[in-house]
Amino acid sequence: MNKKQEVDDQDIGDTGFIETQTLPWDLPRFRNWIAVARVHQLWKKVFGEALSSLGIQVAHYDVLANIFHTPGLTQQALAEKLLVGRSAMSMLLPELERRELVERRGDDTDRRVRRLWLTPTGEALTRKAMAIHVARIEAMMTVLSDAECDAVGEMMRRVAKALEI
Amino acid sequence: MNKKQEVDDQDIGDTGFIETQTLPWDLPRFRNWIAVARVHQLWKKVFGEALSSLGIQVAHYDVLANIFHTPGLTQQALAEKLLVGRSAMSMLLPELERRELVERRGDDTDRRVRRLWLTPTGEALTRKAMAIHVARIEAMMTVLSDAECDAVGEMMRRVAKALEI
DNA sequence: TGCTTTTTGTTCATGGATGAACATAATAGT
DNA sequence: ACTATTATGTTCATCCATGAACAAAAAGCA
Repeated sequence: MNKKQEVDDQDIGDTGFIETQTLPWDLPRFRNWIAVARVHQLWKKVFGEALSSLGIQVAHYDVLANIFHTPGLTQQALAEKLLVGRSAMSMLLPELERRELVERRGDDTDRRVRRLWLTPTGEALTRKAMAIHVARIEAMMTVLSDAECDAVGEMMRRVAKALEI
Repeated sequence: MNKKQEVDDQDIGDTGFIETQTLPWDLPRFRNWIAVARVHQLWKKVFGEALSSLGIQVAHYDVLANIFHTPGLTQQALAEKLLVGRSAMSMLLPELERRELVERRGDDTDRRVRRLWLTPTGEALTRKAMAIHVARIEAMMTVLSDAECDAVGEMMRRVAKALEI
């Protein structure tokens, strides 16, 4: 049964016209998901511009905030949290180390791993960035009531769980 | 400023609202937004892998699907839809043209613009990709009821509107 | 008309992310 | 103890996207 009943079968009328009623854009779940994707894309732009006042980029911030949240985590763990490859950390961290925002120290018992810590400078910068982050998110989400916001979060966590399988 | 106390400078004192540990991760709106961002990031990975069976990438698909949706649109209009710069289109489209998925034709009345059309091959590929797209989205969103899904979409459109200002 | 400004698309240097190949260290299997 | 497998991090070639500088065409304006 290779022949799934798909949109394209229904789309092509005998007239050759493109009938719009069953196109993806008219399926509710499709349209709703597009809205999610669009908000996230817009957010990345807005947040990136907001962060530029601190001289860092979103990728840097993600690293700093995660080290703040979990000091001493390994590069591997950080990469997993950020859903990127290990090599991305190998490329980013030397720069943050050079700017003396992050310190890498080898683990005593496992000499493969390098554990990550914020320097005082890095922590101060991270606090400022997090303040911007929180303020922007609060501003963006004011169009939702507390209950609505919680509902979105709960549903998205459910979807994420389904995706991770 | 060296204090390890985490709340002082980022916590807002103007409301007189004193929370003992108001780290970003504890603010509901922050956590809920993180869930949105995470789902989108996961989705991009999953969808990218699904599309690889067709030999195209998400960026290619976005272009193809938008030309499918709005045949004859200009590169500028396409870039705006995708929230990317015009140069991105100048880099991507020659490749799609070389693979004979997309055709660029100059506009008769305005010789600056190049309007975009799908070739028959491109349209066939786009239909297949859209089928994958729809199927994956439907699968992902099955953990939400129709009403929940609509609610998410409505709220995200509201947030997007707030962001675009 | 003639000049300036705006619009559309391209080029190029740059930066971030990728994944494969690699090196080193820890762990498992025998 | 010895080998094989797994885990962690780095390097490198490559790809995608960016933004500034550019060229060409259109539109505005005197």
